[in-house]
Amino acid sequence: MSCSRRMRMPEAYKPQEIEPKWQQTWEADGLYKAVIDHEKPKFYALTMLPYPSGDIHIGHWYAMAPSDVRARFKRMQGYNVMFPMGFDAFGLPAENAAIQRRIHPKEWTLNNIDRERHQLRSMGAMIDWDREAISCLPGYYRWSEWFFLKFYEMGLAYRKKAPVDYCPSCKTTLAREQVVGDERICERCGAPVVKRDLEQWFWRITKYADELLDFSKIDWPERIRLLQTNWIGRSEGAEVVFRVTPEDLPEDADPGTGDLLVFTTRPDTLWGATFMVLAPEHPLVNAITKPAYHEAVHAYQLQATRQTEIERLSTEKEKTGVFTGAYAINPVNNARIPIWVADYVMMGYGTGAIMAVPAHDERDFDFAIKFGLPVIPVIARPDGVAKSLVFPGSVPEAFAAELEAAGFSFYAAPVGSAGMGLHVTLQGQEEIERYVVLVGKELLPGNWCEVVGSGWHFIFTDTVKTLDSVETDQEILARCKSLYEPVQDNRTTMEMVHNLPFYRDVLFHHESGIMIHSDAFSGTPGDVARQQVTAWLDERGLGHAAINYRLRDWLVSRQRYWGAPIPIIYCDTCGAVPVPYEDLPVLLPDDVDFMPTGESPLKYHDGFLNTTCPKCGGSATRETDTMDTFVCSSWYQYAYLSPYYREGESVSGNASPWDPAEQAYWAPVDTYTGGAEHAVLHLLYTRFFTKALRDAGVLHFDEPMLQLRNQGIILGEPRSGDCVDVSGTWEGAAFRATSLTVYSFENKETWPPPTRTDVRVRGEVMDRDEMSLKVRTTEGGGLTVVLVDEDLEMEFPDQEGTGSLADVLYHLDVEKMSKSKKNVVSPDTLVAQHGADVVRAYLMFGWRWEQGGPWDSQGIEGVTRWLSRVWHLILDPPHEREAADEETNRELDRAVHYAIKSVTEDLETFSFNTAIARLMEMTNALSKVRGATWPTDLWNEAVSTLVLLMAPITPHMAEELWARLGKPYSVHQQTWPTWDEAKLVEDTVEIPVQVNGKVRGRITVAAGATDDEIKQAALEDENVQRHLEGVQILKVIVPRGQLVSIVVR
RNA sequence: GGGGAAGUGUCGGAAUUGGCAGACGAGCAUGACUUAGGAUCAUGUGCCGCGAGGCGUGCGGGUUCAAGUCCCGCCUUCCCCA
Repeated sequence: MSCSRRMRMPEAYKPQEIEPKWQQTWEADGLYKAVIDHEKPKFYALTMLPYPSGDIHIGHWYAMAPSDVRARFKRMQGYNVMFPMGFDAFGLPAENAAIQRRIHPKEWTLNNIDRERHQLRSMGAMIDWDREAISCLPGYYRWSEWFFLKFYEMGLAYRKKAPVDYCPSCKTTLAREQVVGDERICERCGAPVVKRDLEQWFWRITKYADELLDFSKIDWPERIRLLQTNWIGRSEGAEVVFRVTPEDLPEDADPGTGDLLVFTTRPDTLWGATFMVLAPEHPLVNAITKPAYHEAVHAYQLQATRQTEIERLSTEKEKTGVFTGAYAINPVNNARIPIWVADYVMMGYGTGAIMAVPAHDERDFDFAIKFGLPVIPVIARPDGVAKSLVFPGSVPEAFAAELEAAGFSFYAAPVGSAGMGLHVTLQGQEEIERYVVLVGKELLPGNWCEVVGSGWHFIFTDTVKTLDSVETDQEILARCKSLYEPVQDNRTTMEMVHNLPFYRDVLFHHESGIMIHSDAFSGTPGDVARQQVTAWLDERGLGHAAINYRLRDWLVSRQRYWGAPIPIIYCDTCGAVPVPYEDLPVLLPDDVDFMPTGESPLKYHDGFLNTTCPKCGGSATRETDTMDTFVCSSWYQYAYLSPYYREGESVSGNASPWDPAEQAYWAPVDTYTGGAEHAVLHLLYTRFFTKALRDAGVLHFDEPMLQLRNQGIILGEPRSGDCVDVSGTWEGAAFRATSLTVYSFENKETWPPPTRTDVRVRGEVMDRDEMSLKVRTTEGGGLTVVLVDEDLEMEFPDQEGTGSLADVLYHLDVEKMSKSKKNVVSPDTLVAQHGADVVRAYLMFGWRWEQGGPWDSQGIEGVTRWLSRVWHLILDPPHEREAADEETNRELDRAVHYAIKSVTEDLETFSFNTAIARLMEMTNALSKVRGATWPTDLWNEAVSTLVLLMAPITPHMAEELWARLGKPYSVHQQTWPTWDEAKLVEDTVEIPVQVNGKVRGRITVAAGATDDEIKQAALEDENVQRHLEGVQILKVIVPRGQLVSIVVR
């Protein structure tokens, strides 16, 4: 290579130089300021605001960078885009840090925000920082308080004493949505949650339950809609009143005391309600329990409080319960039915009292069998199946032959030690009736035979009884007892037949079906049964149609300091009095002493606590509970419209909480992105908030965010553990270290081989705790526990020096990132190494965005190479020139327009990974034709198109290249390129030819070729012909000119 | 137990919605350039087979000229609810 050609070394891509430069320029120019412009359509792009925990991690980037890309894309498409950012700054971690490290929560929070704001800026996002809103500042939370007052005024906020979820570790109550999983643990800290009876503030989100079920106005992921729908848990049914029999009530009881309100989704099963069950917490339990039962009931109530909800509700669990001694009247048939207390009924669902229909509810059935309560079937089995066991010796020998001749299906098998019995399975009413007649004729004296599942007939020698009421239950049982000694101990007919395993699968069902044994309703088909019974109940004043929701009102009180104060004052004479709007904000005092217990210091802050009643002027105290932080994040999308609006001014209850002009232009949010983990928390609350504020006249639309998309989670990268080489002695099964050397997982090739001898153990560290390591000492598995004394000095040859046990890295599979596992990926490090543009592009390229997955530290190199290739492709002249031809030009054109089309469509649909893939393809296509087309107009056009398409993704590099191409600042103010369909059409196309579904050849035809021409070419193909020899062509198909399919025989 | 989502090379992942399975990238292999390579460039890379060819999208059936995609039945994983 000659010296002259080496004169100018190609300049390398150096993001570390380019990126800060442009960030400063954009900042100085206010390039991303969102200003109302009625000439342009608006686009409000929003990504979930971070909690300022101290570090922006790769998960934040994964969520925000693609959102930023899409916001930029929309901007280039001609929208006036607002992309704001703020911080969800109240919350427990700040307060815990205050307690542990003696830093004020405000200081801790604001320091973190400073740091995180800086980290976020390094992303180069188009965030309009002028609109930043921080929820813990008075200018912000004064409006959170204002909303509280508004909701109070509207009757949406109320205070009541109720059993609420309480986290003993966080020392505060929680909303039901914050209690997660089967174990009922605290969403924040993972401690098991307990129930406490406390006076708390609630917001009436249930008033909006039906409207929250309507997603017709929003484009939200199916998954979120499903989760919210399930959470709201609407069920239709009826409310029915069961009266406690008057003699079971105390003499001084007020009228109506004994009315037990029951919600049921199955009013059609009312006739089968043979007992009632109250939740142990039900307020009426104590009043109705008969003196003789008091002790047992009380003991049971105590025991129930110690169990978790999931234990109580499990269908697996052995049922427990106690009888109260009292009875109620079933309103449909005036049957006197016993009232029990059992923990499988919860106070939180429905009314805390159920009518038990053991024949058609699994839990009720188990309970009835266990406690000997009657089970009366009232809904026919939809499958019509019945079973009958003909007992040994109850019929003549010839009966089996008779059954056979009559076409019944049965088999003979031993019944215990009693001999061979006939196990008959019947299907349908006609067959059952025939069977009953047949058995009735043949039954020997002193026997009976039953048909269960359908029919429920008990055939005796003199009569046939049907199990259709509590009375017949006892009558049948008494007859059976007199005939057969072993059933003496059975308490109900159902218990008796339940003892025969043959019957088990047909005794109970929960499907809808024709009503039976239900007086005038018998015969009512299942599809209309519920409505008809409900209407009948309504007519007679026994009940009415009702809807029940699983959703509970939102508990907003928190017994902590670091939150927005609840603006309520308690006065001995006036009660709970709202702080006047004009007096807001109720300021959180700064000079507080934090209790090591976590108890709210507001309770002991005289200046905050003591005040005067706004109504009577007397001395009064403030509410010391603060609001759930989800209150602040329920309206932050509106806070960005005009942050800290009218701060310092006194405003009335009629004020607008934000600039009306800003709201009219920007709201609601057009595209919202964030994690799916908030499906029934933030995402449900913010919808409620918007609807409530609409009803308050503050907003004029129904939904806060029109489109929602969720990103997945980036998990930790699996990694090998370090290798340790330990000398020491055996202590039983464990090995005590006397000296220990650690070889880094990064230099696996230098590791010594695994060993396990009397004095030495060596291998990869698979796990670690405070005092020991688990070491893999054989290739296959074989873990050895190595005990390490606290003061043992360890050598780390790979990092020169010594360290402690905590510095030893252990084997990690794919897990969530966490500091303690040392598998956290820091965007700061990545940006320093590769540049922000590379990190942004990699996060888009490496995963399906909505799915996420484990981090891959190797893959990022591919993106680095790509950007570097783009850089040199555009800035360096080609080494070799080639002659251009028309075909090359068309190929280039096609590549450009194909890229425009697919990148546009992919960004629109959040398919970020394929958008990048198409850009890489475009880059490859450009390098292929560079020698021939550089530097023609066509080439220049192609190159600037590439820069424009990359501008949202790699904003810094695009700006730099744009400038170096001599184009006017800024690339981000340019118009998004459009494609020409005509240019996508190829001159010739390659078409595969299939013979019987297998590709046997490829033909090249002109783009516009007719189907006949394509067929012709296909049949002429050499390889295809080889496969057509000696066979008969049945047909030839050319679908859409895409391929040829030849069917032969 | 009910509901939902998913299952594709060594890995991340594509596949115009029924039309060439494996785009794009990582990794690996070979070669070139190099004092050197964890740089760069080029080529190859689903599996079996020397080959023609065969087999391949969790498993088993089905529909179709054609199935990763549609239908039926299973298995596994994750999430939500009970």
